Amino acid sequence: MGKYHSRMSSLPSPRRKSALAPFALVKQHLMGELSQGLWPPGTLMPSEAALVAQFGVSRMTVNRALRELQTEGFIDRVQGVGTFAAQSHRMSSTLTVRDLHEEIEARGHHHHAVVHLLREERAALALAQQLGLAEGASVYHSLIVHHDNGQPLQCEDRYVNPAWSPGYLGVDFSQTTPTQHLLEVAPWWDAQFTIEASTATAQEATLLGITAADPCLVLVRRTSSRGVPVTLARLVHPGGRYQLEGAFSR
Amino acid sequence: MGKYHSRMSSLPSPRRKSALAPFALVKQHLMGELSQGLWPPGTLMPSEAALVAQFGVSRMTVNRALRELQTEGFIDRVQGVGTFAAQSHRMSSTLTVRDLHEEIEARGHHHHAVVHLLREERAALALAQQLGLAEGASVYHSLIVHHDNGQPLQCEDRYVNPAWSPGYLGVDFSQTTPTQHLLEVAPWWDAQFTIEASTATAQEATLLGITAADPCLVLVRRTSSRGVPVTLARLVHPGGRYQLEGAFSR
DNA sequence: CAGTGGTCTAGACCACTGA
DNA sequence: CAGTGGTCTAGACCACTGA
Repeated sequence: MGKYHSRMSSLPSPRRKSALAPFALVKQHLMGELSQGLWPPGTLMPSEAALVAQFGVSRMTVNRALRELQTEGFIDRVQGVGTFAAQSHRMSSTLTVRDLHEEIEARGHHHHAVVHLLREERAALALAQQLGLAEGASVYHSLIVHHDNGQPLQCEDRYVNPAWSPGYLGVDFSQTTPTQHLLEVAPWWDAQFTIEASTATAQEATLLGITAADPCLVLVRRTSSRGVPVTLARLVHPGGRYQLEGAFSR
Repeated sequence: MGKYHSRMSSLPSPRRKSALAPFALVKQHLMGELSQGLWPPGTLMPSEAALVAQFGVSRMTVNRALRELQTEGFIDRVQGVGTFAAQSHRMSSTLTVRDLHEEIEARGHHHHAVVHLLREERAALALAQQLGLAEGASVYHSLIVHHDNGQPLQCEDRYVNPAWSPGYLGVDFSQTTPTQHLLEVAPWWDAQFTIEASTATAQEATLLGITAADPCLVLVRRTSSRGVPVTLARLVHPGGRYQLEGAFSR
């Protein structure tokens, strides 16, 4: 025990340069066992104490390995009960969602936005529910088309909870994006989104310069901050002009 | 110092039930400063030692807060140099990618798969490069349509590196899915993918029972295991029948 | 060389669970 | 009550960076 604790250790045995750190070894070992089916989904796995004994490392080290496996979705942990192999081969991937302005500029292209609508409206029931407002309450509505080197890339139809951004209607969205603006007023986002292939509405098609039959990538995203709904956005991208990219490793 | 270390502490001051843990407080504090623009992208942020002094917590606690912020993409850390505010408002989201069989069964629906093609082929140059093979090398090719309650949901066109699964051609894919099979032979995945809205090829449209003009959600995914390419898949879903869902919080 | 982050240890207190 | 995970502390050794 205690390879790091050289005061007591007779063999200092310094960690080799490229060797994995102990927490990573524990993690790798458990991943191996999980992927070999040694712990079928739902199975009770060894406790932290057991792993401490098995690997001869401290509990903090085991704990880090387990916490990371939990974050990565491989195991479920319940205080007072134990550690369980996660259900199924669920994998979560990282999908990069960047502010469109930044994304376009990062490609060395020119971004410009055309504001087609920016006004106060009364929320219909469905919308009010999504934004946690009363039916008929005031909401801000913007409709903006983003261009990449002059070509329409995204039609952004957005409703905003006025409580989060009282000044929303006064922002010049040809200079900044709603995403950027809202990130400033509402820190900490939570969002749920869906992605599907669909077609644009007649209006969207016109704004994007496509036909109503052309396939589009449609992303609908509802965003909250500290549990309070901030905004609901429908982002329509002409198919072929826009791809979402991502990666996962597991 | 040391609210937890009650041996020395005059005021035990137990953590309130619902209060955030110290590491979470540090994290929250830094997130607040970041979102308020106190640390513009690229700025050198306080060192661990400085935060230890500022918050009166141990270094491990500060370290955990910073490590999580790093994992979440808010900061970049460089050993020997320091901690920096991350560039841009990049956000990464969790996109759940489950095995289609499990996903369909989880909805209480019936899944069945029709194998339209399962054979060995010679890899053309582009494909060979993607799979790390020589041009003309042997690859396994499968074309399978997955049905949800009898309705075609996904056309799975897949190439597999034979080195990973010599028995691929012998697997009964009406009973298991390629994803499931490959997960067993190739643990630890790495994948890159793109998602776009497009149309199906003529053959895909026929297999899916749609027209070549109907919008489809097309996911192209290249998977590696321990750095070695395993498989390349093109997954075509009729628009409207399939949505990707996800969430992120930041 | 001083400063930084990466990691570990040994021990501790706590909340929670289920017998 | 014993067992489990959640978290913290104080101190340590190390690799790495840049002056």
